[in-house]
Order: sequence, then structure tokens, then C-alpha cells
Amino acid sequence: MPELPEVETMRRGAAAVVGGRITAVARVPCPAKPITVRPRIDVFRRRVLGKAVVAVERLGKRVVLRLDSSDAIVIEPRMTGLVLLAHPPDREHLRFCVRFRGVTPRALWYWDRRGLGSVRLFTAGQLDAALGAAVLGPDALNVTLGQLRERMRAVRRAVKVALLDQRILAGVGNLYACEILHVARIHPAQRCHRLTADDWRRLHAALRSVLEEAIRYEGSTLSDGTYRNVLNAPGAYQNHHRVYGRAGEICPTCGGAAICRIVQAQRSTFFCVACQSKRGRRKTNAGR
DNA sequence: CCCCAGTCCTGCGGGC
DNA sequence: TGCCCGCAGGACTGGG
Repeated sequence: MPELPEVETMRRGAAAVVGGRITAVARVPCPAKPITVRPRIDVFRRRVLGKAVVAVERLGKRVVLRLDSSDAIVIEPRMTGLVLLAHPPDREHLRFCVRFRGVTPRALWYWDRRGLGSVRLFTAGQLDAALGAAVLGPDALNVTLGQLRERMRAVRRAVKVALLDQRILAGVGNLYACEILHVARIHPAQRCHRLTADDWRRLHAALRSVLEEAIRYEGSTLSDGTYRNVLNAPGAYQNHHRVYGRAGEICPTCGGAAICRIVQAQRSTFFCVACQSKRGRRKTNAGR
């Protein structure tokens, strides 16, 4: 489930193709239902052949290859997509290939077991319309405390659900939302408009620290083993998860309570009732 | 505004 | 032992 740390790891790896000139693009014949590629492959090919990659960027949970034509190839891995420069986990789920001259490695692959992801070619204008600041919130790694507070405070939803909304903040998914709220000691069902000034400060600090720590470990490879970096090596942050997937285990922070699992917006939320009490952070419980 | 259910998709593991 | 169902959830859509 690539979220910001996994996609950032892909981006850093894929930056090796900057300067390369595209010599071929192709869908890879795959027994499963084909992934979404837009526009049609013949049009896609005509627009990118001979163009050079000038930058590899990340937009939320997407990898963007900027071309010298001002077009951009946008790879969206969704649940099980991988950007690879070598050694795919298997051949049968390879979906798309871009070949280059002038750089090593000579090819970039898109691999996707479940095939929920996509590869799209956008003009600069299309990219702004689809993924510009009016659509996608500020990046979770760069957002300021003030931006975070103002954007999230505008909704009355549970803080965990709001963190997953890419229009409010880009990059956080289910796993890291759980981890961030645990470090921030905020109850995931707490409503955004009820958070205190100190809650916002801790949330902002935890956002940065958890995401940066996860990037240092090259993301999380869960028990299904899907997530890999561009060289097909697993991440290591799963060994440092405090709450995600650990229902019933003792909280590593307080050592005094078991981690609970609840469901919010049809997704699993893991948290510690002791560390992340709704009442515990407040000066007074009057009225509750 | 907010919430929910359904959609896409495959692999895996729990339960019988 | 083998099979089936449910679950995993990111992004999106439509209905209440």
C-alpha cells in the first residue's frame, strides 16, 4: 500500500532516469485485466518518443516523470503498484515499460499485482487541473503547522478520516495515519474542530517525524510482501510500527494497555486507548 | 457538510 | 484436506 514514504522511496530511486531520452514505451502483455493507460498507447507513444526526462517528482502518492516537452507521465500505484528499475517480483504482473538511452538503467517498469493503479500522460495544464493545489492538498512533508491547522479545522470529521483526505493533505494513507496519531497521542475519532492548540502542534510534529523516519527505512513492507523499492528490496519500517496491525499487543509507548482495532470510513484504525484518550489531554472533563 | 455503500482488483488466510 | 468467503484499502462515484 504505497503511501508517502513508499512513493518517496520510489521517486528517489526512479530519479536515476533523469536525463534519459525515451526510446520506447509499451504495455507489457499480462494475463490479468490490463491497467489503465491514458491516452491510448499509440497516442501516448507518439507524444513521448524522443523526449527527455527532466525531473522525477512526487505528487502525493503519485510518481511524476517530467518531460522536456512539458508533458508529464504520472504513475499512480494505488494498492499494489511498484516502480522498478530492475528485478520485478514476478513477470506476470509487469504492466508497463519505458525505455531510455543516455542513462543507466535503460528501462523503468510499472508492476502491479492487483492492477488498481494507472499510468497517465498529462499536459502541464491537465496535470494542474487533475492534481494542482485546487485538488490536492499541501504535501504532508512540507505542510506548515498553520496550513495543517487551518485546513483540517475547517472540517468536523474525525481526525483520522480527515488525514486520509488527499484534498486536505496529500500523502498520508491508512497505515501512517494510525502511526502519526499514536505518536501525537490523539484519539483517531476525535473531531478536528475540537483539537487544541497543543494537539495541532503535536500532530504537526508527529506528521514530520513519522514520515521522515519511514522514509529512512524505505517504507513498510507488510506481511503480503508486496511493497518493494526500485531494486525489489523490501522496506524495513514495518519493524518499527507502533500500532498498525498490532491489535491485542501491548502498546510499546505506555506498556500498559493493549492496542485496539476499530473501523472508521470502512478502514481499520489501530490505536492505544491509554496513550490516545479523548479525555486525557484536556484540563477539565466537565461537560463530557 | 458529512457519511455510507459500492466499484475496481488479486492473493491470502480464517473457518468450516 | 480443500474450498469458499471475506478482507486488505486508495481513489472515486452516487445516494441519503
